[in-house]
Amino acid sequence: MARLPEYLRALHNLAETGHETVSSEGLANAAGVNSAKLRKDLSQLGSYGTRGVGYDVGLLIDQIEYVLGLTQRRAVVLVGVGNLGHALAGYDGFASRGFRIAALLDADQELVGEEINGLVVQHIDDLPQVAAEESIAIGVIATPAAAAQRVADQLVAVGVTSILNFAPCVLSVPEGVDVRKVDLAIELQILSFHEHRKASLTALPAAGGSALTALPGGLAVTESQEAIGT
Amino acid sequence: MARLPEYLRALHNLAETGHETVSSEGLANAAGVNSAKLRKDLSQLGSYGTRGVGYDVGLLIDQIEYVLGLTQRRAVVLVGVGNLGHALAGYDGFASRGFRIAALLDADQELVGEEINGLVVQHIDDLPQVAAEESIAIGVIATPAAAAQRVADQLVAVGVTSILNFAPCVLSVPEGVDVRKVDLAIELQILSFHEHRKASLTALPAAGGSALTALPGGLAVTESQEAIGT
DNA sequence: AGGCGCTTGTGAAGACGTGCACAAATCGCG
DNA sequence: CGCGATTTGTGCACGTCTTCACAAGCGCCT
Ligand SMILES: NC(=O)c1ccc[n+]([C@@H]2O[C@H](COP(=O)([O-])OP(=O)(O)OC[C@H]3O[C@@H](n4cnc5c(N)ncnc54)[C@H](O)[C@@H]3O)[C@@H](O)[C@H]2O)c1
Ligand SMILES: NC(=O)c1ccc[n+]([C@@H]2O[C@H](COP(=O)([O-])OP(=O)(O)OC[C@H]3O[C@@H](n4cnc5c(N)ncnc54)[C@H](O)[C@@H]3O)[C@@H](O)[C@H]2O)c1
Repeated sequence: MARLPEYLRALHNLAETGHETVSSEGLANAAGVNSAKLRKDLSQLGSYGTRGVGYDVGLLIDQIEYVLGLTQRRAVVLVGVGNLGHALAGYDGFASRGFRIAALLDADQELVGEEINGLVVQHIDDLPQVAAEESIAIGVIATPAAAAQRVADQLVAVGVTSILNFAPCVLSVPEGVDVRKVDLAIELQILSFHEHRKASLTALPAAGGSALTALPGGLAVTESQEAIGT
Repeated sequence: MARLPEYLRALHNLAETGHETVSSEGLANAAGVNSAKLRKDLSQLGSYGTRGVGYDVGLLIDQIEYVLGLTQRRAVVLVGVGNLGHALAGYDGFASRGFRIAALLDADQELVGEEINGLVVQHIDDLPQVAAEESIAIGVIATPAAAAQRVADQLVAVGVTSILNFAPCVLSVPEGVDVRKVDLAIELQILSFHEHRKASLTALPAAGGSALTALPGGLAVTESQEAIGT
């Protein structure tokens, strides 16, 4: 389930603040989900909560980390050390959440050799050597969209089976390779859509305006955590 | 629908390459979705495709941009001009996709006054003045998680009703305020989960291993665009 | 030892999203 | 003018996700 990482983060917070057990309601609150949903998710893991008490925080962390495959620190290669790539390379969230940047790659010879956060940028053509030295599980693409497909092909060619793509384009990959996309513009446009919807609703509370303004109510947008109480 | 921005991007690509009309199948391919799903989405907009021909690219772009509320160029404030904030401030994807950065804000006095991409960083306490000058629709939070809730409160206080949050934490906001979250670590962990699952499957093709390894098959992860053919 | 309050785990119902398959509609061509 | 090729729009069925509600279980307090 895609919610497991969110639970994990909430659990780590709880562990740091000294909690040894959590109720499903407490954890659900911290993760911003329904408590029944959380219990159902956790029961899928075969997890052991104790009725009347709750879940053991430490045990649950271990369980979720195991299921997510975080018991081994996975190696990540970052391709494209530009504007965004720099920020990602300097991000400590990689290391603290179970990942390790194995290499920084770029096609720009000007960048090759530059050191960022203790890592030296290598040329993209060195990817095969990098992959030969250690098993790369995940590739992160932070190149312009025009180069993304080519980079993806190169990653797949050296055995990468999971790709996180920041370029605004769809990638074609063979079966068995997972791709997840993060697109800032899409997020903003979804928010803009909600803005537009809210504006229309407040402007015309009762009757509908133009044919287009009066959308057949309630277009759903998944993954939005709208209005989590105060 | 959350897929509209994806269609829009694909349509812009098509328009640039000279296409005047698209079939649902062609557009669906470019956007990485099922053609029936696309047609159903588009029919929700009350859109006019012509049977036997397809959709008019220009008209469809206008329609989707209208529905997404992109006819007006919305003002965005970016709070937290650190590692990630710098990258976002220098990103041209804002302007090219219908948004305009109205202000860069940070709490660090060292950063205040710095110019990035033609914009001068202001202090977070100047937020009320910024909001007074023009209507801010969207706030982007790129501060550490510890500060995110406070920043969100400040944004809400000046009338921001949509927030894009890059900090790894859940935000509490009043009803009517939309929050979307982008968390790099969560994306990586979902990929890691798939890696783990794939590894288990290939290692034990037939019988299940430990109780935990043999998950009750097929945990679903939404939004993943797995295996889009070659 | 027994009862009471609290919490988990889950059955069932409903909402929702997805994809197939096909009828209706439009265009181009003979 | 009519026919066939093509493509949209959608009814329908299916699977999934979500949520409520409640019985079963556990620990604590008396
Ligand atoms: N900057 C942001 O805040 C931001 C936000 C969201 C999405 N994005 C997307 O992320 C991508 C990168 O953005 P950016 O601002 O860092 O762009 P950028 O131009 O600053 O950096 C791109 C880097 O990729 C390298 N590159 C180009 N082709 C390559 C190849 N074939 N192999 C390896 N490296 C190659 C370039 O040398 C450059 O260093 C873009 O697709 C952009 O749309 C950026
Ligand atoms: N760097 C990345 O690649 C990356 C990727 C994903 C998520 N994130 C998340 O984005 C956030 C920012 O990351 P970063 O690497 O840029 O961190 P950073 O420490 O480099 O930058 C944080 C900035 O926020 C400012 N700030 C702190 N408190 C503030 C407040 N109350 N009001 C206004 N500004 C304030 C700081 O002065 C600093 O400039 C973090 O939550 C991080 O987890 C970062």
